[in-house]
Amino acid sequence: MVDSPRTRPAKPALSRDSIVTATLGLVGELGCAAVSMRRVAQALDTAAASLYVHIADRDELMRLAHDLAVRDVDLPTGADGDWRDRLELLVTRTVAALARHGDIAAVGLTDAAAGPAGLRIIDELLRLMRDGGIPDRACAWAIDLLGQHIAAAALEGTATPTHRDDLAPYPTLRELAPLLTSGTPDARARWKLRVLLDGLLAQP
Amino acid sequence: MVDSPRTRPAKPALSRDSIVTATLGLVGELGCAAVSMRRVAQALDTAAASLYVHIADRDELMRLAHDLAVRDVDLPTGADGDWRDRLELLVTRTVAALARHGDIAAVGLTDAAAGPAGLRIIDELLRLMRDGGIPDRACAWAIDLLGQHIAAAALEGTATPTHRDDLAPYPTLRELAPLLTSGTPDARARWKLRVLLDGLLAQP
DNA sequence: ACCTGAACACCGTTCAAGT
DNA sequence: ACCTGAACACCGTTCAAGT
Repeated sequence: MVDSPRTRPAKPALSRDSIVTATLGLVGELGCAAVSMRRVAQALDTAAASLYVHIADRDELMRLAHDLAVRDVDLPTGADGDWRDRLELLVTRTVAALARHGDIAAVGLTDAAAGPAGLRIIDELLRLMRDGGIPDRACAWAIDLLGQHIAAAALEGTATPTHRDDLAPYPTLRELAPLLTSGTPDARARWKLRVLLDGLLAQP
Repeated sequence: MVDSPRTRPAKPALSRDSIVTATLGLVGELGCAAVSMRRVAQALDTAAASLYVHIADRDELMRLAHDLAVRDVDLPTGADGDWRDRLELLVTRTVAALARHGDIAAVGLTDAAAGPAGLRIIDELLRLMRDGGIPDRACAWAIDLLGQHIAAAALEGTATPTHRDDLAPYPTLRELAPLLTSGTPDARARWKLRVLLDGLLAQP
């Protein structure tokens, strides 16, 4: 049955929230590149120009959608283990939250400015590292590494499948090629996070 | 005086190379987002449609430009120290080569597929890690970490300046905020690479 | 205050037509 | 074989006009 004025509920008032929610949904379905202002407007049964009453431009909209994607991540509690268990859990949850919405994590790779939900997670990551006795400057500089790791892990599997080049001129790469994608994406992500944290703990 | 057939030298034949070189130059001047097929064509005094004789689409063109940016990176030699010195030097040189061309490194963040010049560097990074006695699987999985680090380091300073949020709700972040950008970009990049390599060496 | 249609200045890509 | 103009189907954003 097709929507009609009789079967469809009254059009909800346009709001920043409804725009951002619709955007995040479309990113999950179509990917960031395919989400245009016109398509978001269409999904909300309004005109593209109407969106600009509530948001500044497309970049801001994508940043808001990215922040929405991590808004419901629960911070680990004391029951979840020591600082490192909790940090790993928080990273895993954030990656999972982002991965649920297509390639929205790409916004975090390109665009450094985090929203309130992102800042809340960053704050907790910093707090946990400090809890672990990591020096302040190391905590601060390590945030970039954690952020990159989170974004990259969330995008695993989103990338275009690498077309097979001829690897003859690259002997080591050729030999190790099968190992590049060995294991599960999850196991690789956990291993990378362990590398980061072990490396962090090895600094003076 | 306006160019005319008399004053302007013969238009060089359009070629894949000249297209990619012009593209990389424009990325350096204007940034990736502002480089359109039409602008590249204009720089070469031709029509946008003509480019498609030599390249498949804009994505391929950006990938080719990215590869060109790292084509002249010299691989370190025996005189440059042990495997770790050489690896750090190779990473630094690659970052510098990318940073010379605006935000071309963003292509490497989003798009996994490397070209011949990128593969040559990846192959050498793998070889050096193996030289250092790192197990094959760790070398393979670590390449992602190194690649992300290289791209992110090359983009340092390219990002939009973060507008200052009110950090009151984020106590740890507020306290550590001054440290986030302390030191030089170069010192931070070197520190991050040390974290990665120390972490790598800490794996069983 | 909020929404809209129409317009502006662009895009990437294709294709028939030219040389 | 290579190049081109014109066209197609889009973009983000602005703005006068409506309610």
